[in-house]
Amino acid sequence: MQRTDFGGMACSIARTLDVIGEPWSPLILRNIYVGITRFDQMQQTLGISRKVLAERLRWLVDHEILERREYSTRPPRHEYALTERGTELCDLLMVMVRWGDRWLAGEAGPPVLYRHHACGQISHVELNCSVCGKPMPATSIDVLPGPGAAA
Amino acid sequence: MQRTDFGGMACSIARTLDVIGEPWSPLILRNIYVGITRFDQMQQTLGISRKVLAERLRWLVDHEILERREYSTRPPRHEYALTERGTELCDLLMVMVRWGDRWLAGEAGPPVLYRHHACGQISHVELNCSVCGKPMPATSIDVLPGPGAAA
DNA sequence: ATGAGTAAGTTCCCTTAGGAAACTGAACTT
DNA sequence: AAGTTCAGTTTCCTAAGGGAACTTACTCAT
Repeated sequence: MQRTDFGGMACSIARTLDVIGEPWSPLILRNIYVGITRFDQMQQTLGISRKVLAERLRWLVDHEILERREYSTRPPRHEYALTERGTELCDLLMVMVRWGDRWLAGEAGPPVLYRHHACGQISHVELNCSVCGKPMPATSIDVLPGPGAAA
Repeated sequence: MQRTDFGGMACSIARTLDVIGEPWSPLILRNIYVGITRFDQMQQTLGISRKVLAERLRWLVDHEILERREYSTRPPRHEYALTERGTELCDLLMVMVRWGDRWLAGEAGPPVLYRHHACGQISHVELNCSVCGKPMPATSIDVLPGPGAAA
């Protein structure tokens, strides 16, 4: 398919997509987040082809989203764990969940609920400004060129 | 490629990916968000193939993320605009930007900056709990089965 | 009125990526 | 010795992406 390279674009969305934009990658991340960390487990629960799963895992490890660690030497067995970068990527999953729950869950309601440790309540994420703390949807923003803008 | 259907999974992440998970879709959304709303404009700025662009636009219109509207009857000319669903999807882009700025921007710094209308400051999004308002990263959450969970 | 230009797609061909299923290797189990 | 498990790899086939040319419908300058 000779897919276009997003990584070289002067756009943080494109660069982020370059890392986790491939089909399946976010679902692999979600699986590891919920404790499904081994190859066969992931293959079975997702229904992904083993070839593609192996490719994606290698890519995510190479990009320091995941860490491949040996949990048994004899026989040699490996599992995957989130790095710091990978853990922060899970925030993106939370926002996907929120949108999917809101617009695609339908009559049945959301498939999973999220309980916040700090308050113990079932809730969801909201986007706030890092400076003033008020709501910060995409519509409340002006976009300006930054230091890393293309020439 | 006979790609696996994500839309039927009992997972809001998979369902959201079904809608905007295809390669290019988030970048198309971003373009419309920043005012690049016409076919040829998008094709040129993204470097996407015209075929794929046409497919993606049709898909996004069918899924009520975008609206195709005629801005000239003679000659017939169309542009694309965000629906309410589409506008809320842009929140996802904000979170991608945040992650990309933080982990992939490097020495040059972020390519674009975001000024929040409410406070006028350059800032970025943070995830907070909709109930208590405190920070709500993926690590501060317990996942529970919800009403729409699979049998 | 003729020819050039523009917007928004389509169509065609070629390459490459994804899916399915079988195969591999190294150890453990009975 | 045979079967099982885990973690992949290999092979074959089909479908999706890229590039470029083509189409349609109109406007504008000459």
